[in-house]
Amino acid sequence: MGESAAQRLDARTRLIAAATAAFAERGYHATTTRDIAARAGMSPAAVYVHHSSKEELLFLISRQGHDAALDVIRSASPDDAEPFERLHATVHAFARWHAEHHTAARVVQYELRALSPEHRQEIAERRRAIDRHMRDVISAGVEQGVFDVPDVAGTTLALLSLAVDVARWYQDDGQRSAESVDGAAPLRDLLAVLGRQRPQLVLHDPRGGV
Amino acid sequence: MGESAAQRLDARTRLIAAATAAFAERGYHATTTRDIAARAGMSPAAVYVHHSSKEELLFLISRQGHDAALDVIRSASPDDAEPFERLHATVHAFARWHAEHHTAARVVQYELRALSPEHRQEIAERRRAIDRHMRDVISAGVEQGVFDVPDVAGTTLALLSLAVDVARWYQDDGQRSAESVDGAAPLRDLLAVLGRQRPQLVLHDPRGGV
DNA sequence: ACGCATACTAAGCGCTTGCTTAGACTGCAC
DNA sequence: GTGCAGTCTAAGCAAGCGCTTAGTATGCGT
Repeated sequence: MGESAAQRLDARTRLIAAATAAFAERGYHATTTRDIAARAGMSPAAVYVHHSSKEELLFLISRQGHDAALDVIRSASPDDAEPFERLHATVHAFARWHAEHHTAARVVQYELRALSPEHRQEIAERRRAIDRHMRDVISAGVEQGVFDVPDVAGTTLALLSLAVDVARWYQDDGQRSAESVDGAAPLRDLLAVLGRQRPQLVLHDPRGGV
Repeated sequence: MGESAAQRLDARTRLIAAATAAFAERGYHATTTRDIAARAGMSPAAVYVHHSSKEELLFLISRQGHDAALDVIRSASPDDAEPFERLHATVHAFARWHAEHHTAARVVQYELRALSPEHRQEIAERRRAIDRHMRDVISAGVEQGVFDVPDVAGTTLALLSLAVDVARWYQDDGQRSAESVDGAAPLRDLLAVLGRQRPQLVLHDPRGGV
């Protein structure tokens, strides 16, 4: 062989890293394969030695990210933990992952439309698993009488959405970097303002409801 | 003239509506000018009779959306209202706008990268105005001793981010449509779970802080 | 009736895109 | 040393892109 297996692996992952940075910065469709190749220090054709298409790069990034996020959320807290502790740990771990891996997370969460139908289906399975886990955590609390949530699916959506959006709060170059600031700190303040200080006055539906 | 001013206006707005739908569905870079023209029932060249470029369409949509959102947030509550009521009304109005105008809101909030540097600057001014308004609402509560927020800028970011993300919860075709469901309802449930039931146990920074 | 401004289209131009091809280089097996 | 498998590049292809051009249709002012 021309090079060792380690070198080949290095070229593959270097391309994935380059694609992640480019997709996060410009978006999938605004990124060219020439851009990816240049970031990895290769010629445009080299991309296709290691990957079959630009879309495959996106899929690999997306799958890797979803697997990591699912792993983080699952190992955040044991199933038999106290409901609120468990929910807290789950949301915190999920939000923290998105803060620390905000570059990859941007691609993982905001470039799903660009996936091929087949790949999108495979990613959708993992997203359903994440949703199911969060829903189970909330449902467990409801069943034990600790939470009072009329719309479990809606609350699951809102919680995941909020935690995912944390990825958009941070940049590598700016002051608000995930290394120096805890990912959940502004989240905590948000809740302090909206829920903690005047718990009886949370947002309400003016057309009825609670 | 070939047609009346009303018809000309109609063609212009029809193109903007077509572009909004296309950008929201596929994203700016994945949308072709031929796609926009087809949605407006015109030939590809007709786009350039009324607008100078595809990017100009995005700019017009973005400016219109930011102006509307700024108007909504400013007229949500009077300056001398009680701090918590005022914050509540502001966040609620902003979130509700994003729920009701979720298609335009997606373009307005998630396609900013595609703007030209000049246009991006003009939009950035409006975004700073929105940020400033929300920050003032929080600051007023802090000064009056009603809120205890260490990081006002971070909390502003988190609140706006949360309300903006509401646009991603709704679709026109699905069950969760903004017409039938109040935009803030899942938000309310989210806060009920995280802040209301156990107000002393909001997310906290494990490395110190509150 | 006629000139003219406006709305619109058919055709296509120049360019960039994702990706391929043909071939050079490298280091291991034997 | 020779063959070969694997890595990479220079060059370029077909297709699709944003946008332009040349020309037609339409209706108003005079």
